[in-house]
Amino acid sequence: MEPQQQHVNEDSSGSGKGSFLCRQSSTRWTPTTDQIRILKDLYYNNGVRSPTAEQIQKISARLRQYGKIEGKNVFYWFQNHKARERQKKRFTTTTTTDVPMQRPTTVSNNAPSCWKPDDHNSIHNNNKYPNLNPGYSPASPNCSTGVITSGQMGNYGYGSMTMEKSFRNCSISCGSSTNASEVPLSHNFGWVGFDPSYASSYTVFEKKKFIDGSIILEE
Amino acid sequence: MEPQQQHVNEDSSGSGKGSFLCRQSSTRWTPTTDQIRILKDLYYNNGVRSPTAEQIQKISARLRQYGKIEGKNVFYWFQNHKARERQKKRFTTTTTTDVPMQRPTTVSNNAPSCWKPDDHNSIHNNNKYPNLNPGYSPASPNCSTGVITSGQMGNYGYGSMTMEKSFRNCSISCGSSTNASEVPLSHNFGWVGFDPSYASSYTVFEKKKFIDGSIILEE
DNA sequence: ACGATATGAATGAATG
DNA sequence: CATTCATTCATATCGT
Repeated sequence: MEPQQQHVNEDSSGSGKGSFLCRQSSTRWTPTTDQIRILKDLYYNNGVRSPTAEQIQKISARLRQYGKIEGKNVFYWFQNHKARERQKKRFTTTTTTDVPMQRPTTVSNNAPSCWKPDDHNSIHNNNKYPNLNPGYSPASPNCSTGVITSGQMGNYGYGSMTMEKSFRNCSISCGSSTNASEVPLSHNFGWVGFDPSYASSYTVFEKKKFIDGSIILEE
Repeated sequence: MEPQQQHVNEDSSGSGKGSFLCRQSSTRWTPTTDQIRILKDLYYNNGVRSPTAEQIQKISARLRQYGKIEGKNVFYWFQNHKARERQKKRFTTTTTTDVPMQRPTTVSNNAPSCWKPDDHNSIHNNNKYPNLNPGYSPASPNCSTGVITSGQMGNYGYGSMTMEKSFRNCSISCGSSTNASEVPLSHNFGWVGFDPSYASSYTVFEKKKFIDGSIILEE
């Protein structure tokens, strides 16, 4: 995950490469380092695991300034990141029996030496990106609550240090992006407040529609 | 196909490379000949293609006595071995003396005109053979699903690498296809993939569509 | 020494 | 959420 990435990406406008064939137009999204940094920050420091449609919208909007990106990219990223983290565990730990395991609040020692020896956040706790970071909560009054939101303070021992940061820079998840003229039941369910990983009941609704950022749950 | 180098790794690059500190092990795993032998045995003689987590644990545990190895190594090994075997075979179809077209990108491409040098999402619907069955499990070539053979199956007897690939074209025309057309070529936006009804015992609610960053799940 | 090839590792994208 | 597939990157190894 780390030692790689040296793609000729970086977008940054046409890149005027001229008439070089260089059809890098791989249909696949290649995240920039900045994008990855932010995504990991959200994942580890803010506990974002399975962002809702709104969150995805916001996140992708924010990441867009660092390169081309779509909502689905964000969606898949979180999905993959989470899945692989779990898979990694599955290969190294016995899934059989036992494990009443209730939210290991601090697994620092449990770091599976297998798999990725280092991995986790290369994100530096020091806000690399200024909080007045444009594009993100530029004017939105949301986030005022400060409570709710996604804390997942439990964290898994990943970032663990700067937790307070989540409260001042949060904003994802605070719904009500514009006006209340939308969806009943916007944000909610799932990940709010608790670590979703071990939340007993996943899956939840089978019918839901995300339309342009709004959510409509039925049944 | 695989001259299989005899690299003596028991002593792990006995050459005085040593430029890196003790972390020499941090380099990628180099399977010993014994490990490879066992892995291939599992692959070809036991039909193991995509071992489950438990299997991976067992396998890696067994191989550990022949050299350092981790679960992920086993995982990747099967992943890669399977993928490469398939890939290699993909350009070998029809035997004959055809020329290995370089980077065919796709065979189908039923677009009447030459492809556009640009745009066109061309979401790889490409040769993604329908593969109704994830590798193993000798399912019937037709789409009638059902039938899942019994659990794990021991092996299918094919002890040689060249084989299988029998069910690669079972088009999805279950039930009377309304139109003669099959596999609609790419769409304009998004990559809304749809499989024609195709009743499945699996309530497929997870059909996602990402349109302009938003997500739409539909039944 | 290189260039080619084989293959370990990583990850985006899907599917079930 | 688990699994799988396709691609791509990185590097060990072999051939000339």
